[in-house]
Amino acid sequence: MTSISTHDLILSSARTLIVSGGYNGFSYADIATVVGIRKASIHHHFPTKAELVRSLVAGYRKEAEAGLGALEGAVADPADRLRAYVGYWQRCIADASAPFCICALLASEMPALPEEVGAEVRAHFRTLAAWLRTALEQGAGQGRFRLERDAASEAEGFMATIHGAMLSARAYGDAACFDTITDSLLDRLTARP
Amino acid sequence: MTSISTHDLILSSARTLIVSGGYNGFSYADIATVVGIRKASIHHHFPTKAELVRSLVAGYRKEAEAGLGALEGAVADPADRLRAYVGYWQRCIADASAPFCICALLASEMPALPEEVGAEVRAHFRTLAAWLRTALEQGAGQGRFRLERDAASEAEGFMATIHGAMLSARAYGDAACFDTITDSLLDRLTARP
DNA sequence: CTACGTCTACCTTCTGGTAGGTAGATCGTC
DNA sequence: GACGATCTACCTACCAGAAGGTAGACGTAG
Repeated sequence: MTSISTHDLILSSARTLIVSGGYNGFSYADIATVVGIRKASIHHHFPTKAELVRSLVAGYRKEAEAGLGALEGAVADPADRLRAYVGYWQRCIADASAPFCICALLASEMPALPEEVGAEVRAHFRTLAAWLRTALEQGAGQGRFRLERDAASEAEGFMATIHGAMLSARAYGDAACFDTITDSLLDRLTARP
Repeated sequence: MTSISTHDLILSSARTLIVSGGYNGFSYADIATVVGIRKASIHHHFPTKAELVRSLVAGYRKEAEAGLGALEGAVADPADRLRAYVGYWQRCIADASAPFCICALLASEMPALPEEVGAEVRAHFRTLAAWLRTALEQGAGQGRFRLERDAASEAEGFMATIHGAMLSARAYGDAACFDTITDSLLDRLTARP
């Protein structure tokens, strides 16, 4: 049994911490406590906080791209694909394992973020929007969706609603709120014209 | 000419600061610099940071309720009313005067917020959702809107999309992104069945 | 005289970050 | 196989500055 490297333990605990309070909501001391090493040892793995978070978001993006890519390969029907994507977040929020997209969270703090981190966040938004656009285009081509605008705009609207639903679930402290909003988002798309 | 009270100067500078970086993104020192007084003097007006922010959000809520109420009285057509609401934010974002709803921003940091502040944020979400619901119900009653779900769910979806659009505009650094998303949100509602 | 608003001066704790050192694994070289 | 040299991952100890907050003095307006 191979134990997880300290490097990865730092990243994963930072991820958990950042999900709950954003960039300025956690410190090296917090991570040190969780991982069980000293503050200074974190600097051995990540020289600065900005670099730690940049690296964390880069890893998150890679995971997301892999996940979205896998979904594209595994689920042929665009409607089911979008349902699978939304379902993923419904589960994350319901079991509170990771109840917020770190990029959505960091986006709200954009003006206060180190530039390197901001760039990663921006890139994630572009990736996700492009993936959604592809699904919408395919669905429209198959006569499966009725789009009222170009696919790119619809994709931005879809993404915004998902992120806003995360915000509402958090504000109300009610996971079901996310489901209500996203279910009707999906229904609207797949309803016959 | 009556000069603005220090009390209000503190609140308004705190509002500007919080819009850009959230609860942990500003300090008493930051406010002191902007207002031109010493840190300690702020404590004379607001004993703790939590109380300052709670009071700030409470004031924001009051303003919002007044503004929404006035809109309800002044604009009879529910579609125009929603358009006016969205237009307000389009202008705020375009001129960068206050490019984010502080309650939406604080909602993302909910788990890290003092309880008193969290309660105010939650209350704002409820107020706004209720106002939107009324507009949607009126529009549906007049046959002006086609709703695919109950008005309450549609209102939550509407609010989520607005908040998500703010997030996207920030992530991309592109105010026009907010307009694209919200315009199609309004169009969809008012389009004939 | 009093109440208020502001000040200086200070406190404690936390912040991200640095300096320098140590135990153990891995290395090339004889 | 034995040798030192280097590398890795961690440590203790420290730093300067910022955080939120307190105590008490001072001046001014009513």
